[in-house]
Amino acid sequence: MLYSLAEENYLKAIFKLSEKKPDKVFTNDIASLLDMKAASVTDMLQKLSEKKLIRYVKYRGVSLTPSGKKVALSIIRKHRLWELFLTSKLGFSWDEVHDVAEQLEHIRSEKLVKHLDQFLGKPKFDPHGDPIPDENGNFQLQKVFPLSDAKNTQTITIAGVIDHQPLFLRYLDQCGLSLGKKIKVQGKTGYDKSMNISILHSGQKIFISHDVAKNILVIP
Amino acid sequence: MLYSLAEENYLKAIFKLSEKKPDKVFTNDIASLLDMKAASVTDMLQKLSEKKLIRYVKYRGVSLTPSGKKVALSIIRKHRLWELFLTSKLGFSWDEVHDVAEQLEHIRSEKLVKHLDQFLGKPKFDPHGDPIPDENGNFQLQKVFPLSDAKNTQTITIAGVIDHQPLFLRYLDQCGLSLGKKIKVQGKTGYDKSMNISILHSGQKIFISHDVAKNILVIP
DNA sequence: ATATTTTTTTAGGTTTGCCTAAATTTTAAT
DNA sequence: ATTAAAATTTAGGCAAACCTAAAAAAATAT
Repeated sequence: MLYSLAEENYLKAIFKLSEKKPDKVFTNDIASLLDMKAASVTDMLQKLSEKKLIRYVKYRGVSLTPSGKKVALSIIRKHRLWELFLTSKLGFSWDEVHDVAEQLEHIRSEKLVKHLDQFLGKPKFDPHGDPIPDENGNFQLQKVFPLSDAKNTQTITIAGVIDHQPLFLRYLDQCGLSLGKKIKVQGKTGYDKSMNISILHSGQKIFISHDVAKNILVIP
Repeated sequence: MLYSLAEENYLKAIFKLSEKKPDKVFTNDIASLLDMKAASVTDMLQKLSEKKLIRYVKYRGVSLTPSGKKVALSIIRKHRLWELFLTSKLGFSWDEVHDVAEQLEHIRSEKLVKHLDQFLGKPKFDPHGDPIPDENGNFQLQKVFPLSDAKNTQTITIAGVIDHQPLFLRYLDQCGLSLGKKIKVQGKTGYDKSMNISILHSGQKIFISHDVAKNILVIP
């Protein structure tokens, strides 16, 4: 079963949307994520439905079938492996990898994926802290929570981000915040929920807004 | 200037054909190389001609313009870098890399190519001994000749292949013949031009047909 | 409960890149 | 120099994946 680039992108989009709202995914959500018109999405939904990759009821949204989910996960696996390759082997920074990985994820070669996985040491997480599905589509979920929910004086480790925009990631770089950094909450403002935190290794103290804290994922 | 996958493949095909016969390239040659119908080729030639990537005169064949050549060389550069990546980093053998590289060569990212090139140590030749063009499209031609032209008792080094078919490459592997191996011509048959050669390092003696010898490139 | 708004689908159109069949041009053979 | 053969182009079609505009269905507001 080989699927077109467009089909793969739709399946990936549906998967990502159903991660947030686990119920049904709607035409407009897909259209805005893929930056296309709703009418085009309807076209494709009908096609994917015929191929049994999604369950589709007119006007009622869609969900992935097991085979649709399998395709989506294999694309996501490839995307995240390539992102890690780009950062760990080629020296890309985490804000530069997305667009290239978006292309590389569609390269068709089981052997390539297997060997790339081995070359990278069968990694479990990508440069943004997102889990990399294994060849069967299984992945580890870390028990992360947003930094904004951390208690005062709590010590935690940065484990991921919610927002993946280059602008946000570069801002974190500037602040000295990156994956794996241990930080301690030094104070939270009641009014605007902004926080003072310190980076344990460097001792650096920084101030971050609630908006930023909400987009940083941490583990205890 | 971004070109479609199809356009890139046509330009590469025209480049490859004009390497053999440096004059004009004809519609049917392109069609058979790309496994398409002549009518389809004509369509595309007209499009490429409008974009000034080729010089095209109806019924008279085509040749690449400087900008067409530049595109072709950048695709070939990427193809060969990826082939080397696959063999040297991921453990592919030289008969397995072509199809994957055929996909990877279309990934668009100057940064990726630059970093891949560096990662591989700015290599000059791919796993088949073919030269890798640099960022400006320049490449070193080795002064190779077919093994079939080697004189009796001559000692030479394997530097490339003409035929790139997996079947041929796997046959060479079986014979213990690979890039960089030094060999000595031990005898040539007058009748069918087959040869006896020995591999210097291992001392192994093997017999190869003229057909095979013609497709192995060597340097003194 | 009906009217309005929003969402989704349908209908019909476009471009890209391929195809077949027929027409044309060039090349080769007598 | 014709004629036959081969190569190429033209004309018309098709599928994929998008689009706009209009119609239909569902959700929301009064």
